[in-house]
Amino acid sequence: MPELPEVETIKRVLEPQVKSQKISDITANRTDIIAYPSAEIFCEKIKDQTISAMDRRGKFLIILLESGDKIILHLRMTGCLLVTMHDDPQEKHTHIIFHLSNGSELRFSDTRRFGRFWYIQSHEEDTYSGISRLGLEPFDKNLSAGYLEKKFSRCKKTVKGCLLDQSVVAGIGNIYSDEILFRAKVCPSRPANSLSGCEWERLSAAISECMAFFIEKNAITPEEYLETKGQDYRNTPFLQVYGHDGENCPVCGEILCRTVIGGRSSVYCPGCQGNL
DNA sequence: CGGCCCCTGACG
DNA sequence: CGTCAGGGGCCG
Repeated sequence: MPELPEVETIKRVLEPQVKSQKISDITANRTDIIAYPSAEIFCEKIKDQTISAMDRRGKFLIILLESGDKIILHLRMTGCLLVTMHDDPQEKHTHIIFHLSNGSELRFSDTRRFGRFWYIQSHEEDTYSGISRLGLEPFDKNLSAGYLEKKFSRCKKTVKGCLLDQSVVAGIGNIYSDEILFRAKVCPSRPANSLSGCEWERLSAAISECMAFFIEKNAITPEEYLETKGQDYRNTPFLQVYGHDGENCPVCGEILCRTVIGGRSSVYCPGCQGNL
């Protein structure tokens, strides 16, 4: 379920816990989670490597190794990463365990098993994970109304569909696309080619403002993160529209509507966001 | 674009 | 039982 703000939280919490740790061994309970290369090579190559840093790109997490090699993962809907002590009880659906040199464990659990791992060597080009096809980060200074307009102004798909296109802006998912559209006062079902320059301007601003706001609201201590198994999304109470269909709009008081766009549940305010 | 696929679990 | 879930890829 995580989108960019949640993945950023995970990166911030876990990086200090794994940095400088050596991966002394790996347990792969399910090998289908490892997308590239084979599970055998994945385990063999990573064993005895030391973690130098953790990074995020869009909704991907990247574990950087001192050799320059990288472990890349995507949590998809239900993936969860925790650093635990060796004898802490294991989460159900724990698929991969990285045993670290200080006795702790970096554990990946994933109920629905949509999450994936990739291992890319320092000299190797990553054509596997999809990171190379990602667009701008929401905080990239090149993300502007002009950039969005150039990408989408002749595009017939819905503006919500545009925000979910990872190859243009990386990291926006179903919930924050609704929040961004609400903040920008644009109806999610509008065809992209019908938006005015002013509306692209509002969207461009809303993308970085929303992401910054929800990253901040999602902050959690490492202790609380572990206690709540990474499942406590603290920014949920700050959502303005998603999950609030049938309630009054916090700005104009009209009843928020739910609809389905591109197969995804979408909530918007017919008052603030028009109904075109 | 819509539809279907990958999976499990929660909820009505 | 059916529907839905904050992921993405593929296919027509």
